[in-house]
Amino acid sequence: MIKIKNEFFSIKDIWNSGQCFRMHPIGEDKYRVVVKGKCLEMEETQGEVVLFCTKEEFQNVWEDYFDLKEDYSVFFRNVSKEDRYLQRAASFGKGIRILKQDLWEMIISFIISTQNNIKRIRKCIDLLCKTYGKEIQEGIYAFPEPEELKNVTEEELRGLGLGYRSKYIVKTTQLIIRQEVSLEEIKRMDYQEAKKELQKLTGVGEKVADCVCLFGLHHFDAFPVDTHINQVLEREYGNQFPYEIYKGYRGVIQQYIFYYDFMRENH
DNA sequence: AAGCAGGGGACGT
DNA sequence: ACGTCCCCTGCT
Repeated sequence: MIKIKNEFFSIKDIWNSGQCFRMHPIGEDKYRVVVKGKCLEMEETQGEVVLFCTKEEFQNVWEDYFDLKEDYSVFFRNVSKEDRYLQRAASFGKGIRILKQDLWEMIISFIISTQNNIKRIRKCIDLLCKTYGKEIQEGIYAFPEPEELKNVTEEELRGLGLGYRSKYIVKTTQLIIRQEVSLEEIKRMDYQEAKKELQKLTGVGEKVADCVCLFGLHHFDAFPVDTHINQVLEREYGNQFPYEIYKGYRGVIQQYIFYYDFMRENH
């Protein structure tokens, strides 16, 4: 059991920040996340996070996953004092961190996210895991590997409710299985190269590529612009957002804005 | 009650 | 540049 008290680390903030679709509440202040065949239960009360795992597992897996070696107070403090909106957004989502998630899982997850809402995205991904992923504990399934989706047809995926995204997933899986696009090479590329390469995949446009870069490759300058973010940039900044100020951690700023706007819309 | 709009976009023309 | 794509939810 690991206890962490850090005002810049909150599961409550992270689970609804839209970067992770496999984190679920499992009770009062309790959450569970499934990552690469491992499952972690967490509890957060009074600003303290408890991770139910051994010290060894924490050091090998979760410390890196939650990016806990990075000091997010720096990004928070660097928010422009004159930018009242961003000040509010950052304070609201102070506990957000950019998770280091699996590249393949991010690609498929954000293909599913297009023209879709978070609730249904979660449902689709859960169903995908239950149908094709390995059962790692009773009732808990890992995200299926590319090999496990190799022979899946468009019709099968449509049966899961993935709609027109089904053919994108079939095609993208084929491109990766055939190594026409190499995940390992993408991991070695810088942000701009990786973003361009990802867009060779079917169903991956600029926005999805940016999400994958930020959440699956930890490229901190990726700044995904969706309809919500776009509205904020227009409304609050007249489409003149000062990107240059935040070089090196624009993705963190994007998350503050997205989460703040998302929670205001939905509550 | 059923009908309709819209949701973290991308693709093909 | 613009219509279309699939399913679900919430509104009317």
